Amino acid sequence: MKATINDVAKLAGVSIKTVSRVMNNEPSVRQPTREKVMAVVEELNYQPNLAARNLAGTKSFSIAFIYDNPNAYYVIDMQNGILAACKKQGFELLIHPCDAKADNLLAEITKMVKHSRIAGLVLTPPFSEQPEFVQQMKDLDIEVVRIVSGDIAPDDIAPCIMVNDHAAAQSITQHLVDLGHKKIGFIAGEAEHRSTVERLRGYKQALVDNAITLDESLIINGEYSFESGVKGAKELLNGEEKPTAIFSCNDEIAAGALFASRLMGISIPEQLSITGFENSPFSRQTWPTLTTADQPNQQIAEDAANLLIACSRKQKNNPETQQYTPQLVVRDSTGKAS
Amino acid sequence: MKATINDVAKLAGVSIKTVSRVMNNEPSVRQPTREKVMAVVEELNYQPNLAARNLAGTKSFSIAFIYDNPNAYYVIDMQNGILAACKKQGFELLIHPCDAKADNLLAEITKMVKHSRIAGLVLTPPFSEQPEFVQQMKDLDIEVVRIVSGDIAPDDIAPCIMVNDHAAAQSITQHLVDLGHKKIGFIAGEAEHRSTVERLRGYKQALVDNAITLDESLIINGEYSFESGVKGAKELLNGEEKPTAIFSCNDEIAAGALFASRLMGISIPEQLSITGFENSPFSRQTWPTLTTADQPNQQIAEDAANLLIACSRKQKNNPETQQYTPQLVVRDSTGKAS
DNA sequence: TTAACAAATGACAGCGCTGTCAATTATTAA
DNA sequence: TTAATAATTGACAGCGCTGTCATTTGTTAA
Repeated sequence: MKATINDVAKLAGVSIKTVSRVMNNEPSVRQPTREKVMAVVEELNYQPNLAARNLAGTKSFSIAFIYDNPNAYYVIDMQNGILAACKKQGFELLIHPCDAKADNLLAEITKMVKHSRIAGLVLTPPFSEQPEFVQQMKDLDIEVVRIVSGDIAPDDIAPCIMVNDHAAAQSITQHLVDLGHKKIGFIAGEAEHRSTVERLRGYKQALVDNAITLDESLIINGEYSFESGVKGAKELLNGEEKPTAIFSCNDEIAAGALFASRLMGISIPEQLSITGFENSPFSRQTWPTLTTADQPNQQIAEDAANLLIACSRKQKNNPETQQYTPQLVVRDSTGKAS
Repeated sequence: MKATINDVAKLAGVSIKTVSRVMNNEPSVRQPTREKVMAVVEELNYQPNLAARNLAGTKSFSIAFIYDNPNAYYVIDMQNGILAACKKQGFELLIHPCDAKADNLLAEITKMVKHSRIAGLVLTPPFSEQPEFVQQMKDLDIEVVRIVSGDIAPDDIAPCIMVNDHAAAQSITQHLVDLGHKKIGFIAGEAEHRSTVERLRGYKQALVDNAITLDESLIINGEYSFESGVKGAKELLNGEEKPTAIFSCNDEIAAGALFASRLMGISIPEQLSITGFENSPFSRQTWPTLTTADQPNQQIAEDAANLLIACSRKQKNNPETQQYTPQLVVRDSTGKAS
C-alpha cells in the first residue's frame, strides 16, 4: 500500500539518495537514471512522506494562507485555489485566520513559522498591501507571493499576481457609456484598499476616453458592504444630479444599490443601470442578476500558490509577475439609458 | 528558540521517554514527576515537533475537515471553529473541499487518510447525514464526529453534536404567534436536509401548542437560496390565504422573501413579518435586519473538533452527545400582526 | 594513452520523537 | 522483614527521509 523510498531504490537498482535526488529535482542525476527511477516511482505510485521530509531536511514543504477578510466567498475561493496547487505539488497548506490589526500579529506569524517550518506565504489584501509587513516576512526568510490590485508591481520585494482592476473598471464603465449613459454614479469601497483606488481610476479613465465631464458629486465614499450600497445609492438617487447608472465597487455594494432602487420604486434596468464587481455568487442571487466583472479568484490563488512553490524551490529567481484582467459579464442589471 | 524533548528531559532530570509520556497524557507517570516535567515544559515553552511525532508514532495528530457546501459563511465559521480547537490541542487540520456526489468520493477520502494518517473527521451535512458514509469511515478506522440537526442521535455509530432546530423553529414561530400572527407562511429548504424537516416540525409544533390550525397551502417547498425565497414569498403573497408572517428556513431565503415583499410594495414589518434562521452576516446586511435564530456555528465546530480529538485519544469511549439550541434574535423584520 | 578534473552516485549519520521491553522502584501480603 | 507483585522509569532502535562527504564513474586535455 505505502511504498517507501527504499522500495523504489531497490526496484530501480540505485541508492535511496539517488531516488531522493530525483524526487527533489536536483540537477546532478544522469538522464537515464532519472527516467529509470521515475518509472519505478510511477509503478509503485510512490509519494514521499511529508513528515519524514520535514524532519530530515532543512527545506520545507508547507505554505500558509493567512486571512482577515469578512468576505467569505473570497476567502473560500482563494483557499480552494491554493489547495489545488498544493495538492498537485505535494505541499501542505496551513490555514491561519487572524486579525490584521492585532499588534501581536507579527509575533503570532513568527511563532507559526518557527513551529511549522513554513516555506512561504500567500498574501491577500490587506496583508499584501502593507510593504512593511511583506518586508518583515522576507526578513524572516519566508518567501512571499502577493495578490494585489494594479497593473504595475508596487516594488520588487516580492513577486505579485496583479489584478488589473483599472482595466476592468474601465471596461465596465465603457459598457455603460455604450448603452448611452453619461451620468454614472460611483460607489467606492474602503479608500485604503488599493482595489478601490484602481477601480476609481479606471472609471475616470473611461469618462475621459469618452469626453464625459467628471462630476465629483456622483462619487460616493463607501465601503465594501451591502449597507454601504443601500446608503450610497439613496444618496445618489436623491441628489441633484440623478445618475442613470451606478458603478458599484463590488457585488455586495451593487446588491445594496439594487435594493435601494427597488425601495424607491425605480425599476432596473429600465430606469437605472447598476453594475457590480467580482462576479461572486452574490451577483447571481440578486434580481435582476448583476452585470459585473469576473474576477477568477480561484485561478488567481492557484497561480499565486504555484509561483510561491516555484520560488521556494529557487526554480525562479526573477519570476515574471502575472496579471489578470477581470472580464465584463453582462447580465440583467444594465440597459439602455432612458 | 526551539526546545526539543531532549532539552526538557535534561533540565527536568528525567529520560526523554518520560517527557514523552507526560506530553501524551499517559497514565503511568507519578504526579510529582509529571509536575516537574510540566514546569520545565512551560519554562522552555516546549512544543512537540509534529513531523517527528507523525513519523515515529502510530498515532496521528491530524484531523480533517471535508466540505461540500455552497454557503461560504457556514464553511468559514466551521473551519475557524475547528482550527481553534486544533490550535489548542496541538493538532493539524487538513482541509479538503470535495464533491459529495462524486462516485470516487470514498476512494479520494481513503487515499487522503492513508497518505496523511488522519485520526478523525469532522462531518457536516450532507456527509453527516449519510449513515453509509459514516459507517464506511468507521470501517476505515477513522474517528468521526457528526454535526447534525435534531434532538436525538440518529444512531450510535459515531458521536453527534446536535443542533436542536426543532426547538429553535418552535421559538421563532412562538415569537410570531406572540405578535398576534395566525397565518404564518413557511418556506422550506431542500426536503432531503434534516434541518428542513426539523424546522418544519418545530413550526408545526408551535402551531399545535397555540391551537392554530395548520394550513398546508402556507407551506412552500423550496431550497436554501435567495432565489427560492423570492419565489416562495411571491407564491405566498399572491395566494388565497395571504400570510401576515413568513418563516424562512434560513437567512438567504428570508433575504429573498424580504426582497420580494419590497418589490410588491409590502412594507416590513408593518404589513408582513419575516424571519430567517442561522444568524449569518447576511441577516445583518438586509434592511430591515432579520429576526432570526442564532446558530453559533463556530462554537459548534470547536466543540465537535474537541470531541473528535478526545475520541481519537480514547479519552472518551462513550462521549455524551452535545446539543445546541439556536436562540431567538429579535431584530427589525418582525412586528405586530396588522 | 594517461593524468587531472568534473560529474554522478552511494554510505552513513541523524532529524525529534514513540514503541518495545528491560530495569528500577514502590507497594502489598505473608 | 522479605518475597512477590505492581507501578514507574529508562535504554535503545528506528520511523522515512535529507545533508555531508567519500567514492566511483565519465570526460577532457596533453
